[in-house]
Amino acid sequence: MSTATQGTRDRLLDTAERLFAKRGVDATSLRHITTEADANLASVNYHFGSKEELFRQIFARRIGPINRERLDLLEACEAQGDPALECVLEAFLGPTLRLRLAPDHGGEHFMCLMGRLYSEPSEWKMLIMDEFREVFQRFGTALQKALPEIAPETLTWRLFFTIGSMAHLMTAGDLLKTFTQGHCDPSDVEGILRHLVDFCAAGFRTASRGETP
Amino acid sequence: MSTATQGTRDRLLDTAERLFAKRGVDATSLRHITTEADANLASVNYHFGSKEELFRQIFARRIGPINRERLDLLEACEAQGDPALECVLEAFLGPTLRLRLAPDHGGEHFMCLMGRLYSEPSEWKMLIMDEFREVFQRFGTALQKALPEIAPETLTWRLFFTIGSMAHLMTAGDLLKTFTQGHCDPSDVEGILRHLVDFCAAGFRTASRGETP
DNA sequence: GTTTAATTCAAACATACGTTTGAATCACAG
DNA sequence: CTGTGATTCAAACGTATGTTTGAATTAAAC
Repeated sequence: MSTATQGTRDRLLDTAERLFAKRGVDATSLRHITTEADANLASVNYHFGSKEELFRQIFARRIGPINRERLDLLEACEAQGDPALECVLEAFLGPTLRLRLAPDHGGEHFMCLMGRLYSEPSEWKMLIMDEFREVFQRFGTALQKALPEIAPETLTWRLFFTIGSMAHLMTAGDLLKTFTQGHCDPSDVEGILRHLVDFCAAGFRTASRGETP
Repeated sequence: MSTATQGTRDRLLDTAERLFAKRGVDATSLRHITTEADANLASVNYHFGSKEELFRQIFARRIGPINRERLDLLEACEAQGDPALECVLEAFLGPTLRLRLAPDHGGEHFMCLMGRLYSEPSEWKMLIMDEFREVFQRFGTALQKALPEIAPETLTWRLFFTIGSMAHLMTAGDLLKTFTQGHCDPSDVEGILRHLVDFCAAGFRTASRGETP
């Protein structure tokens, strides 16, 4: 594989990632991608075979490192003996929210694309759902250990709500800036992460009406 | 307008609502809708003029009553003197989550469609965003009154997280059932509502690291 | 300089889309 | 029964999609 090939291939990946995030996978055509990437229409099928495979590879190059970082941070939490709830939540939420801090690598677009995917019941979602199963399970047990008095079912619901808050932040975060006339700035990642971890940690710790008779 | 017209018109609305929710607006074709509704392809353009207008009317017939119910419940909260946080949150979250309880009226499909729309950056979202502005603002001030010690910016973020949890529940709730082998049942609306209100209320009440120096 | 493989390119492929049209059908008032 | 307006229908419209093709171009190996 020559460097020239790498050039167009990566340019296609970056451009498609950005457009998929901005307008949706179905609504983004190969012509739109190739035009914006200064490539020929046929180049997508030459380098990837199909649009679906292009989509799959966009995820493949990002999701692995993110989930690995999550699990590494979780292990770091558990290694220090006292696995504080905030530490676990930050290990789960941080790696995705911090994608925004690497705009030159297109991380922000991928973040938006990933958040959007949570609400895609189409086939696109199923293509990558398996990648999250291990992370979901590992963090579930970690949270159970940190909060032994909370019923497992309640814990699952709360992790689900946490994921929802995160996903909404990834997809609609920019909307909030215009809604509040700039008072809430979604690009202040560490500030948001504090807000989100505070909110979710309190939600996790509270006693539950849910299952107590 | 004869009853025969009403028949196809409503059948198109119901079918389109269901398919938009299941597969997305862009991915659902008029041919798919009309075939499933036992109607002619041209009937959509006859009754609605365009696909966009069909989409707009699907929302028009649902969103008004829901937001009115939200505001009515909020007024009921405030009328009883002590506007408890849980009461306000339930006024906000209940009307949408309870859509699932009226499956014969297609409410569940609309719920999924609405939740999905939060993450749609396409033009479709903008068509209906104005409908939420009043509700967003009214509940913002109500929450501020219930929690005067919380900074307005923090409050906005927490309402944003609450909306995210709700939206995720609306779109991906069914997924959780398979993920947990049925332990978490998204059709138990009142149970979920308790879980969600508990989680968010605790998140709202907690002290914030966010803005304190 | 020639050969060989990798890449680009313009053009066409078949299919699907939303929309329009004009005739056919229906419901019903006169 | 006749006539009128509302609705349905099959067919076509123009445009856009993902994909394929085969020749042109590039880049490196011999």
